[in-house]
Amino acid sequence: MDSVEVFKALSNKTRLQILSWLKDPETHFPAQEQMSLDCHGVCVGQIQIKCGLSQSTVSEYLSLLQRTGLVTATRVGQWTYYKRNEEGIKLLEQFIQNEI
Amino acid sequence: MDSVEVFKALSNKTRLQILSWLKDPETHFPAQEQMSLDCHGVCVGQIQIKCGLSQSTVSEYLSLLQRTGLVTATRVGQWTYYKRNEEGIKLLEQFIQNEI
DNA sequence: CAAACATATCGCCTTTTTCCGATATAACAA
DNA sequence: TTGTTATATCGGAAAAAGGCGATATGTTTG
Repeated sequence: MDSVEVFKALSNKTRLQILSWLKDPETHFPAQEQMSLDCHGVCVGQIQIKCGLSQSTVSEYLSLLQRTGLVTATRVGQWTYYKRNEEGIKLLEQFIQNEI
Repeated sequence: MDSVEVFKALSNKTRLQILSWLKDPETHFPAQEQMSLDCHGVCVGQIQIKCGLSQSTVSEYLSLLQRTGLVTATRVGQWTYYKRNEEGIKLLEQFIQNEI
């Protein structure tokens, strides 16, 4: 885990919100079918609508969150579904408890 | 706690190192007398030497860490001693566990 | 095949961060 | 008082991040 990069990824209100929304996707993304929610996560378009930022910005935010290990991405057809990576988030918690 | 500002403060290798060094100041700052270490923390000059950055940069880093609640500062004579603020760090841990 | 759709990437400009040297402030010492 | 030491603050140049529109890539549908 590159801790500096992880903290940079978290240094942004929108990206923090995305992570928080993905804790409870059923509540925050009702427009999407339940099945894909549970299986793979939430697709970029739904997250973009909720953020209110441009498509390119949200796509870049999500790929940053993925590079830093905070979410995982699954491509299914023309959609990319993102969900929280609880293991990566646990690594962050451990880093803060042990190294900071 | 302004979580975005806290994560920005942690998005820097040197500032992370400072926090880590202050976990065990006796080991990392042997040049300083034990008494002030335990009482108030470590003074700016000692931290600056260990960082290898300019005096102004380190002073600004420390005041950023203080503004975000991660350390506390105590002025004693011509020295300012910095030490970890365990309460602020606990707030960060709780934020990560509850909000992220 | 072409058109439509979802996402990713590129180029660009603006804003913020990084880090420095110079200078200011404050405390101490002679 | 003057000089010295420790820290803080200011101003600026370079690098990075924020965020956009345009465009490219990949997938589905007709």
